[in-house]
Amino acid sequence: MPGPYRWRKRVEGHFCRWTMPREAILDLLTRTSQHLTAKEIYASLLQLYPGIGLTTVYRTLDLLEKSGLIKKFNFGRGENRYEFASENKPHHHHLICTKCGQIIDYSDFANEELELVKKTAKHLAEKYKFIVHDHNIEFYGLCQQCQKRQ
Amino acid sequence: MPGPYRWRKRVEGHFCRWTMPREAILDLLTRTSQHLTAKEIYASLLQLYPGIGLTTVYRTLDLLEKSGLIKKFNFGRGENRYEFASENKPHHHHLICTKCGQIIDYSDFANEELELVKKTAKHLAEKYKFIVHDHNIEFYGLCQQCQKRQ
DNA sequence: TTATTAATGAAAATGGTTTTCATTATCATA
DNA sequence: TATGATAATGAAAACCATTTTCATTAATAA
Repeated sequence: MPGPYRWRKRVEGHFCRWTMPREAILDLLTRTSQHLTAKEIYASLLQLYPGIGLTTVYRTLDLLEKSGLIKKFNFGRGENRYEFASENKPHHHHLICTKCGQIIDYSDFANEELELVKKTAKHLAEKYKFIVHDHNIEFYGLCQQCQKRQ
Repeated sequence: MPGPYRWRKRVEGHFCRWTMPREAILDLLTRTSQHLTAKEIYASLLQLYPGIGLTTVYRTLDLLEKSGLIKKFNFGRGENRYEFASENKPHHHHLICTKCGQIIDYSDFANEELELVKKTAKHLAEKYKFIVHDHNIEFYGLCQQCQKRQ
C-alpha cells in the first residue's frame, strides 16, 4: 500500500473518518483500468492488508459510490463492478462480451453522443417531469477472441 | 388464463414442448406494460394457476430470453426484470427513478438515436473487432413524485 | 394408447450482498 | 499527547435472488 492517506484531502467532507481500508480501496480503484468486483478488490488487497474484511470492502464501495467518487455497474453477470469516476477521466461507455464477460471502455463519438444525451435529457425533463442525473450506454456482443472460438 | 396455447404457433421451433406454465408466463408478459420480476410474475400467475412453481418461472424466463421473445434488464436493484420484445413494439429505452425504482419507457428521438447507435456499432466493429448484437441506453434520475417528496 | 423423455415443482444449494454485534481505531477535545 | 466518544471494522450469521437436484408428471411422437 502506498503512503497512508494520500486520498484524504480529495475525500474531505464525504466521510467522518478516513481509514486504511478506505484509502486502500480507493487507491486500488484509481490505479486500475479494470472494472473490479468487491471480491476481486478484497482478494487484491488481502496481500497488502491481511486484516481487511470483505464486509468493509462492500461498505466502503457503497460509501464511495454515494459520494460520487466511484461508479457501480451491473453488466448482467450477477455481481456489481466498480470503477473510479474522475472529472479528468474522459466520458466513456462499455462494450460487453456476452460470452466471456470482457469489458472494453470506449469513448468514440463522445461529442455527438453527449449532444444527443443532453437534448434527450432536456426533452424528458419537460415531457415526464423527470430530472436526469446520469445516463448509461452499453453495447452487447462478441469480442474478437470469442468470435473465433465460437 | 386465456385459451390455452394461444402462443404455440408464434413460438414454434424455440421449444421442444409447449406447456401451460410457458403459455401463462409469455401471455402475462405480452399483456402488461410493466417490467416484472420473476417473483411478481409468479405471484400474479399463482391466482390463475395455483400449481405453478417459482423455479419454472425462472426456467421459462431464461428460455424465452434465449429465444429472443423477451428481454431481461437489471436496473441495479438486485433483481432482474423482464419485458416482452416484439418486432411491432417500438424501439424504446428506460428512465429509472433512483429513489422509488419507477421505470418509464420512452422512445423520443428514436431515429437520431438509432442513427448514432448504428454509426457507433459500425465504428466499434472496425476499431475493436467487436460484433454488436444489442445495445442499452438508460437514464437515471428522479421522477416527478420523488422530486416533491425529496 | 403407450412409451419416451422433456418439463415440472419442492427442497436444498449457491453466491452476492447486507446485517448484527462485540471489538478496535480515529480524531476532536482536554 | 493523552483521553473519551463514537465511527469503523471484521467475523459470523442472515438475507434474498437465482440455480441445481431429483423424483414425479405430462406432452408428444409413434
